[in-house]
Amino acid sequence: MDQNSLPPIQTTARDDAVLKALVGFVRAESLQPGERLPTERILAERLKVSRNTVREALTRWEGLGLVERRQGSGTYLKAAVSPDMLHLPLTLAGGNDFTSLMQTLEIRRALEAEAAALCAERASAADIAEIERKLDIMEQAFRTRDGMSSEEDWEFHQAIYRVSGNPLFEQIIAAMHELFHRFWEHPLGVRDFGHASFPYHRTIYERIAARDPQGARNEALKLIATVEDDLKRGAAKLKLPSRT
Amino acid sequence: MDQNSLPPIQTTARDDAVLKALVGFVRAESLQPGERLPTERILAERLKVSRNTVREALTRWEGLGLVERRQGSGTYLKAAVSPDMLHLPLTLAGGNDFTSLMQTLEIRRALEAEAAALCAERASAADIAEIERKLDIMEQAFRTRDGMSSEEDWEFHQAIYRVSGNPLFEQIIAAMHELFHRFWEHPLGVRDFGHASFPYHRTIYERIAARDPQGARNEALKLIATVEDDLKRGAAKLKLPSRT
DNA sequence: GTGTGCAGATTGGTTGGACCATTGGACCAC
DNA sequence: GTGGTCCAATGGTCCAACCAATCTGCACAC
Repeated sequence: MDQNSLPPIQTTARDDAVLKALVGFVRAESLQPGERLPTERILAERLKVSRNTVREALTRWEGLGLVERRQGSGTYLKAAVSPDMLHLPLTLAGGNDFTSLMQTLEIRRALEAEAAALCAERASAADIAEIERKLDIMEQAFRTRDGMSSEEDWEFHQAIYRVSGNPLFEQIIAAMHELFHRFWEHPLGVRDFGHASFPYHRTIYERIAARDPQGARNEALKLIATVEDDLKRGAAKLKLPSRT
Repeated sequence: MDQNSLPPIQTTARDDAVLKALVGFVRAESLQPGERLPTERILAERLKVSRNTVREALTRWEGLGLVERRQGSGTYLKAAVSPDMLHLPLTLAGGNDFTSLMQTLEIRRALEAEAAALCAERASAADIAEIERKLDIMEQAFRTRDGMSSEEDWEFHQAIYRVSGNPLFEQIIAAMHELFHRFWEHPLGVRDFGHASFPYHRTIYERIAARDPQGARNEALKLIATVEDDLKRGAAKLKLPSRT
């Protein structure tokens, strides 16, 4: 007997209905990311549900990163929504142990290399100029402070992801970036952490400017390799816990 | 002046605190996925917050797929939780439009190549035997049914991700796999979809067995390239909508 | 003019209490 | 056993109020 022919029935789903209505609203008003949605009170009134229900629905969206709430200000759209959206709530266990960081870095290596290659394929002249601008800013910050500045460095990489034409790169790497940021707060003991990666930023840029996907891919791989080395050195120094 | 030395202060974060406490509870009690957590009322009382606050926290976890709520029964743990978990709420806009699928495929290309390379570096003799077994099953299924079978094909790839030693590969690609599955349900019009990718499964295996990371990476890139070609041909045939 | 500071309105965050709908177990009649 | 009934427990929804952060605009000092 085929038990699949009797799927569980669906009864009430108030807050799901709220989200569905909200998707309709966003589309009807062509709301763009960054714009404000109606206040919770208004939504509750219009949809004829309680404010609590609206809040539960919005909380779910907030957890998925679709929306950002600012007390006293409003609720803002953070990403495009569409009726048949696919949510991938990945939850990566791990924090400051060496193994987790290494694994995260392996993912980043894969994506960084691919993004650089795609960027080299697709960059317009304007795109290349923009990347060079970010590179200059980063290099100047490096010289001024004699050390990697995660802020400007990050801006440079983000520019590459954007030019790759695929927003997923930035989404995924940005999420992992937070993990590293958390880690860098606890200084690593390796005083010149990141120094070694510095020259590869320019070589990546040069390969992109030369429209050389394979070259860009290789330079990106080298850059991540230096970060991995730094990480290993730091781990050895600190005797960082590594998971069994 | 270094603005990084002035991180935003943390004021109230009631529901985050609830989740933190809950993580502690789960660890203290060694709760496994499937087990029941305390009721909302008990949590509210113990943590000295209102039940609504508890519910907002749980709603967020529910949205992330960490817990499941059953009215009249209780709230159940659905996945392992750890104190400093990294949430990666990817939202892929749109299901069936060409652009989204291509973007997903670009991510998969990056990860597939890296996983194959790592796999070639790290595979033990037993690992290689296991991969070959999966390959044989897949090839036999291919010959029997005269076409790619997504089930056995998927098993083969999963084996590679596992041997790579990094669970993130499987997690991320598995999530995206769902998107493709949905898509393949609507047959593409390209009758021999996936046929072209078939031979590369064996070449990937051979490079892994030869402990040749760079070779494995290249073969994986070729495999994804054939899928991309199939997708493009299908899109041209169906006049699939492509986003601007 | 400029900008500084205060007051009020707006908005999300939290609370406590109430009731509904579903679930699952205990109990009972057959 | 089998099926039905009842009941306590639990998540779902609602309401009304207040708290806290934010924004807006006006008055005032310079």
